[in-house]
Amino acid sequence: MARRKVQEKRRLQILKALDACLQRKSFEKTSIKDIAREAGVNHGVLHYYFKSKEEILLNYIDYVIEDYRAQAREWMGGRDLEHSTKREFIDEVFAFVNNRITLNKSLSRIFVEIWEIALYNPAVRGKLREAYTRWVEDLGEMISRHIEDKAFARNVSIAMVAFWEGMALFSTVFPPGSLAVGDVLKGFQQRIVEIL
Amino acid sequence: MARRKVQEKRRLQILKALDACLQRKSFEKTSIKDIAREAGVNHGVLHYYFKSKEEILLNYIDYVIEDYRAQAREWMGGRDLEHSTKREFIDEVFAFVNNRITLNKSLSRIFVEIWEIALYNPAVRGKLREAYTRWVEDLGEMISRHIEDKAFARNVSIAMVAFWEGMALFSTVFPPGSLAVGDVLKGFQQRIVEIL
Amino acid sequence: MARRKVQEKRRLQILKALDACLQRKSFEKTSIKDIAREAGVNHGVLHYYFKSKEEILLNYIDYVIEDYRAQAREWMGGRDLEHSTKREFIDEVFAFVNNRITLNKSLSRIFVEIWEIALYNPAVRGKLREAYTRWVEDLGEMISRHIEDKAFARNVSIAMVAFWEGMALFSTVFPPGSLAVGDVLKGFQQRIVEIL
Amino acid sequence: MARRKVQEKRRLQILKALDACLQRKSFEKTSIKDIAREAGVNHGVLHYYFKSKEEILLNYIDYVIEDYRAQAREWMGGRDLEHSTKREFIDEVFAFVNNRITLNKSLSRIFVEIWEIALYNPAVRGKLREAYTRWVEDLGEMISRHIEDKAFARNVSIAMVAFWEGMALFSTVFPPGSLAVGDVLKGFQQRIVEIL
DNA sequence: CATGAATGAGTTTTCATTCAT
DNA sequence: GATGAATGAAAACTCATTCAT
Repeated sequence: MARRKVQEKRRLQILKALDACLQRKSFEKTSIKDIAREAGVNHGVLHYYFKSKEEILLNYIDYVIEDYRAQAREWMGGRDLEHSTKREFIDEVFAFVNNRITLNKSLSRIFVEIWEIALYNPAVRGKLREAYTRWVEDLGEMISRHIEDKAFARNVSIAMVAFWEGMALFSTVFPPGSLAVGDVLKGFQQRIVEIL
Repeated sequence: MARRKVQEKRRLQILKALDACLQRKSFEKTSIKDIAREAGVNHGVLHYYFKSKEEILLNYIDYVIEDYRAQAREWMGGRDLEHSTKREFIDEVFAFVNNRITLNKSLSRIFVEIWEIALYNPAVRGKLREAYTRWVEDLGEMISRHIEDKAFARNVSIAMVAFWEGMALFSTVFPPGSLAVGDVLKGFQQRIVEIL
Repeated sequence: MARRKVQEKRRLQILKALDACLQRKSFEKTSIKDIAREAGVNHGVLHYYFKSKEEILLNYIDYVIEDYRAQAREWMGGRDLEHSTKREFIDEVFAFVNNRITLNKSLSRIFVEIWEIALYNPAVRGKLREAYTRWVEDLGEMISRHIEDKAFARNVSIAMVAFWEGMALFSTVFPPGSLAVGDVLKGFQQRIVEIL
Repeated sequence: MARRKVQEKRRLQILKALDACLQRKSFEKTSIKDIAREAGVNHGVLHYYFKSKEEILLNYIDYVIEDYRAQAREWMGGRDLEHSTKREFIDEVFAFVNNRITLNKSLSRIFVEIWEIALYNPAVRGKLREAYTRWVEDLGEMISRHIEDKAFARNVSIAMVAFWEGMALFSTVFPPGSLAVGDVLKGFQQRIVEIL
């Protein structure tokens, strides 16, 4: 039991170290020793807990996705979505996505990194596909409460996620303030209100 | 004179070889020798024509961007945008972007790759920034012909490009047909018609 | 503890391997793999113990200089310089320098190599400057015991070292016996006796 | 005839370019293209005039040695050594050697470079041996005019050259002024006056 | 004679991974 | 479990040399 806990703690420590490393270098250029140094452990340990560098990455991706899903659950847990008006609901969703995801530059960077890896790595691609599918589904479900047409709700979800990811992308390339990101996001939000 | 031609031909040959390589491996994992093999030349040649691997990449990015801008110019040259109705104009723009860019899976892959490199490479980031700025501006200008509010036109342009890029991203992760991409694109187009 | 010992042993093993290599090839033409082969270790080891080829060289130079200074200390430790006559003292100094330094062909070769590297490498130049400064100072101090004029003692030291180094140089270029090196050295020694 | 002249001119141009290059980089690190660039010619030309990089070096060494011998001849041609007193003669010799050789830092650098190459290259070593032999002989001959003992004259010559070369060496390693080079040289000259 | 494109051997360096202690 | 020494494959890059034009 205690063993288990130590193991889990160590693994998390390593995954968080990778997270920090990815803010500086690509996964490819990040060495096992870089991660070990960041985690403050001996590099041999990484091979004890994970059988290869790719294994670390795969676990890291699960960790990142699970982490932001937990944030979403937590955020939703604190609201009474059942009794909110359509307008209140949309405002809440946008507030969360804008602040925690689209405008979270460091998260955006990590996702760009993961997308790129997914291009050539089927396992990573699978994880990404699943994460986006769930995101679209969850969002679709929420939207469905305020709309009749289920297929339309799904399509709107897809469009919303695509737009948000596109904006997130811009945030990694343009310096803050150089694009009227806030206005565009607000305009988009307004449009979604009208549509739903 | 002939020398000049050989130079240009070889350089293009190398850039096209990199293009082919990037459909299989990341730039980081693509070695100079891989590119040389693909181009059917000795690896030393690559160092003769470009002073470093990064130099090849930078030239490649210019080549890719210039290539699709040329396609856009060519496409526009064939239409009479001046006398088209707003509806016709929108249809044309979408037809081009959807087919040549957003749904061009191999182009999308390359851009995901470039985005990732841009995360850590300022020169690449600069090129990307410029390319997207020009795209947004060109689109904004076209939209401005059918709309009063210039700032709004610009914001719509940004949103459109963000959405398209988000959809392009999905196309690299989801197998064709698994997301109702066509429907979503059509719905988005419809919405833009209403807005403008 | 044992670890520490292995580290030091390996480092020394590598420096001695470089020493052997330099009897055959210039430092520039000696590859990391050559040194590894000579040391009987994998070439990766050299990068484990030293961060670059230059680092190996710098450590090697320290090692060589320290080595012959240790020899000088050892040699001096065995004599009673305090109670020797001027003549005895000069004879002892010359006996040491002639045999261990000036006529030590393999040491002379190494120093020619180091001089050349110093031409273009400031770090090496600094080490050389320090070594010669200390040699001149140590010698000057010894001479000072038998002479009044301190500035003169220093100048004589400089001249002596210059002469010895010039002779050492000849020993690397001329086959033994082709120059009356012994006689010249003896004549010089005689002259120094007269001067002091 | 004209052909011959153009050829000679080109060869000299290349050798002078190498001379310039050697003030910046070692021969080993100087590439054929570096020399060509410095000479302002195409690098292919170097292989037309010299069959290899080593061939350039060998010719360069001849050129350098011949050049300073010519200077010596020219300098001697301008004096009436026959009718000078011993003192005048010594002053003249020292004036020439000190200024043109020992304290000529760029010449000293080149000689250090050549010594080092001679360590591993028998052809270069042979050239150097010959040059020093001739220098010692010429000097010995001049000294012989003022001294009886021929063997002694030769030994003094060797010692003088060794000392000068040692001082030249110091000039490449110590910044000008940090060693009392002038004083030492003057003291040495004084001593030689006394000896002869 | 001159040019510059092409070759290929060789260099330093990095790094995931293994394994004895 | 933890450590760090060792391995060896592979990378980018350099460069003397060759040779067709």
